[in-house]
Amino acid sequence: MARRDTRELILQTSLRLFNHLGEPNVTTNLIADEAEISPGNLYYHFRQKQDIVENLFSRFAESLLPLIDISPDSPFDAESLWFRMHMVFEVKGQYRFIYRNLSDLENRMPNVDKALKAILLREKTAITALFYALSSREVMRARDMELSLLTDQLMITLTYWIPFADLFDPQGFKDGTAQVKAIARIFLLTLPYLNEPWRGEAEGLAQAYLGNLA
Amino acid sequence: MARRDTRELILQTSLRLFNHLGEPNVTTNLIADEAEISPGNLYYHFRQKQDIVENLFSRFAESLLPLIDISPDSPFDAESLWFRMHMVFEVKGQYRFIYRNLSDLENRMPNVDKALKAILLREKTAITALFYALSSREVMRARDMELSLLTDQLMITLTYWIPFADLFDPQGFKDGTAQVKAIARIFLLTLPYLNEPWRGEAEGLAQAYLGNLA
DNA sequence: GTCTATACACGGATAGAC
DNA sequence: GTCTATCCGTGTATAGAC
Repeated sequence: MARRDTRELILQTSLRLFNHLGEPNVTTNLIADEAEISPGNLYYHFRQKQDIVENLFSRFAESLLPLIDISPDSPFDAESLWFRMHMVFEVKGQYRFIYRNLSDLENRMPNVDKALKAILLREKTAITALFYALSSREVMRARDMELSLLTDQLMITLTYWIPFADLFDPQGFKDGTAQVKAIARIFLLTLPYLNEPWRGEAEGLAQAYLGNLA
Repeated sequence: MARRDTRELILQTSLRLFNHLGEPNVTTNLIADEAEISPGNLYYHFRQKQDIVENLFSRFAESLLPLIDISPDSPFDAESLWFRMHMVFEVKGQYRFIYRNLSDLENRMPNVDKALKAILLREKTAITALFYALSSREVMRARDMELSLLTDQLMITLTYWIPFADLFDPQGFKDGTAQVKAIARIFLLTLPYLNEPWRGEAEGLAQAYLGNLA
């Protein structure tokens, strides 16, 4: 098999196993076994297990980062925001092993820790910017304290909704229900602070998507 | 040293190390070292490391469970609820290693998994009951969908606020700021759905406590 | 590039003296 | 009850043939 193919096979197999069993519970032998290659071969492509994790993490960051930042001329309508959000959760769902063991990964791998903290910061900044834009267009109205609370609440949801949902319904990530629920949740969180007609619009959108699940 | 004392010393030392470094990163040798006893002695008191974890978990559950359930004649005023909530987060903070590695612990220890799922369920039931009581007394008003969303949001906060806060400010758990912020957060989440004068009362309470931090 | 066999390290756990 | 010494299993990683 060509060099690239085996390398890719190892990464894909690892990702699948990590998501399924949790990264700490997946040994290099298991990866090799599942990929139907020898352990020695695995170590020909990756010097150490950590390299596999870091490689997957890089891909995750690469997919996620472009989705986060909001430029001043980004579209602010509910549909567009829903779509962006959906992609965010799609990516996070694909690499959910990261969110399942956040503190632990950060403990063991300083560079992952640094990158993850940076991602969290950028997410928070993006939310703040979005709320600022929505406020200045009078789409939303909230006091500073409410905004700060709402922002943190969104951050917790963005960070921990995945392991939370995984706890009760691991299946949900395959069929995509977990993602839809997450976004509906975020939309509904902001409802109390939206003005009409946007409030009704956002609520309708969330209910439409939730309705499709039933 | 008397049997009980050493046993207790091991548990206390383990708890401290688990909270500080994360349970998977704490070896039995380290525990023995920190407790200034020999590894053999540790294994005289506990057959295996898992027993230490389970023992600490039992204590946690024992402290937490009485705080969760709301009886029909529990006091519903803001002060009482604040106090109860404070104790809940106090206990969870004391045993925060559990929440730091939730999925992992549940994976490795089926009985912990079962107990934790039961705790989560009881918490959710208690919140539902509380909201029902508040609604029937016209303290709060919300549509079913809003209530369901709010409940889940509270559950996520109850479950993951601790690791979330730990990520940014591990110090906060020693001086208690983390706990106060958590409760203020929960109070503020429910504000939009409270009627006056309770709304103002709850808001005032939250701001008073937050103010004390500055 | 891939294999088999094996070295090495570490953490959990035991044996047996005191 | 406590110690020291040591075993043993497991998982990571390497050596060397093909």
